[in-house]
Amino acid sequence: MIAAHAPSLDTVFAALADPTRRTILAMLLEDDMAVTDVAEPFSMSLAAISKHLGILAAAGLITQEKRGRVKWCKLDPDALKGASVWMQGFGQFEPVNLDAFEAFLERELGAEGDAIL
Amino acid sequence: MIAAHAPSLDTVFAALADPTRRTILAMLLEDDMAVTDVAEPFSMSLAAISKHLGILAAAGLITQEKRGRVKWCKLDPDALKGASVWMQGFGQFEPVNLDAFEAFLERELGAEGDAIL
DNA sequence: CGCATATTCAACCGATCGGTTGACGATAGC
DNA sequence: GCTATCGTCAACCGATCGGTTGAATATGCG
Repeated sequence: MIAAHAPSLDTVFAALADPTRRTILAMLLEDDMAVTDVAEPFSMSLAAISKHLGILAAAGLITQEKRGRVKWCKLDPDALKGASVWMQGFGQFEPVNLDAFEAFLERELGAEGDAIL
Repeated sequence: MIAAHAPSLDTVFAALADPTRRTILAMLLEDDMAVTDVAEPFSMSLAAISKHLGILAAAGLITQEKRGRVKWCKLDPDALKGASVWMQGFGQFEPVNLDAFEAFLERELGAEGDAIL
């Protein structure tokens, strides 16, 4: 198949549209994790999480490196740059509001295990 | 039904994940438009475009106001703020690169009528 | 009124999505 | 070598998605 080296906005936004995947990204923001550890807080099968991670990797949002029998997942925020540039063109937003993001993350991670966000 | 006053990130990102809808947003960036006019450059049915606009409106990305028999569509960039804040938390990106956005828009609008992006 | 224009609704279609389960391939450790 | 662990693959499922078509609903205009 033809490799998609530069993930399209389609793929990136579609990857971000799922709450499970956004929660995973938020988890990886704190530390790199093995697939099994990523899956632990969720009440769904390992295979499902593996698929989610595959989608995130295809979108370029994470990278996965296999060391031994453990596959480590690492956040790769560069992929968000293109999408972020696209979005910001619409609003001429004020400078980044990191406080708002912190608050958001707290809510998102605080609800781990439940399908709220 | 229960109104979704604050569109979720789910809805916003899902709305942005479709190239047709992103193109529509880019078109509305230049001017407000009637549904029929939005549909004109696309090679798909009016009903399909009407659905797309409905999805964009549900995500809060546009507002629609009916004057006479014409429904005017207007960009509402505020809805992007939440999503933008979320995304920027991951990358600590450099300040907005509007030049990059201009270039992007040119490509996107230059391909109008074809299903490229 | 009668007709054209603007837009949506409803039913349908194939494709994709998010999830499950069970079998499978690799690697680590005793 | 045997066994437990890590992770993916493949087949399947119901739900949603993006599109079509044809009929219906407004509204404007002569």
